Amino acid sequence: MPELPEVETVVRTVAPYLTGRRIVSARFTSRFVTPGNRSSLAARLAGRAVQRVHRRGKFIVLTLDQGALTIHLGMTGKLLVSGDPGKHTHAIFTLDHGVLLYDDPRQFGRIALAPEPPLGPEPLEISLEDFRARLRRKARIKALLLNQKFLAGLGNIYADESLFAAGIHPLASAAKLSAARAARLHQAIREILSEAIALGGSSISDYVDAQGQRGWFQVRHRAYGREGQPCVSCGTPIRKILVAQRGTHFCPKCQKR
DNA sequence: GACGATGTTGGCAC
DNA sequence: GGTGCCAACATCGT
Repeated sequence: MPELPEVETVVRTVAPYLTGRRIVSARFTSRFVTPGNRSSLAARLAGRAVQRVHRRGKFIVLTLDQGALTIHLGMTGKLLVSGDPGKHTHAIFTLDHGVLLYDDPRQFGRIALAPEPPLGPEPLEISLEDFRARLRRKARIKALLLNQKFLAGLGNIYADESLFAAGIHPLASAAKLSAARAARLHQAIREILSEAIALGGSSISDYVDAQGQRGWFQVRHRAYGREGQPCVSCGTPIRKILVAQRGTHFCPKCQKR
């Protein structure tokens, strides 16, 4: 579910509810989502004020009056500002006004009082010059796009969609991309992510924002999830292969190595 | 019921 | 340094 556009949408919908609020108490129930001592984490959060909510890559960062709470949604994490705790609710924050719930069936997400790990630049901020410099690596372009130390925020959906939009084969060598193709990819990433944010992200199965609203960018997908369906540009069936252990969708005619 | 795949990431071996 | 394989977990489709 949650790649940069989804996380950005969650941040935008949750920020008005959290900014300036105080955490009265917190409760954590998953040893996977919150490794370590859960009650001491809860104790350290009690009484803290939320000063700012922002996104860094796929991480949600709550800046507190003391420290910062970092949240990664993993594959199926949801941050919700309303509703009742359910079977997969693994964190409950009681605020001075309202509540914040963290739901995550697969429990691949993480919540910690720790800074986010070292990440590459933001894809919507990096200059073409810096982007091209970072491409000078001996790796397949799709694998590089998924690498969060290369760029922070792209995941499987937006890597495939960006490569489709740029007409670049997922197995193409990053270092060997021409200047023109690198520029096309840089632009494609910006356009795809911007449009996805404008549509509230992609809801493939169960992604929703902090207010429970689905996104709509999935109706604009041209590669991801379209195996066997005709390419919107040339009609050739979209193919699916495995790259870096991830399902990878592309048009064999429009996307050249 | 079994099996494989799913939006993520990290560790390991080579 | 890059890649393949496996791991965590729950759910869903075949």
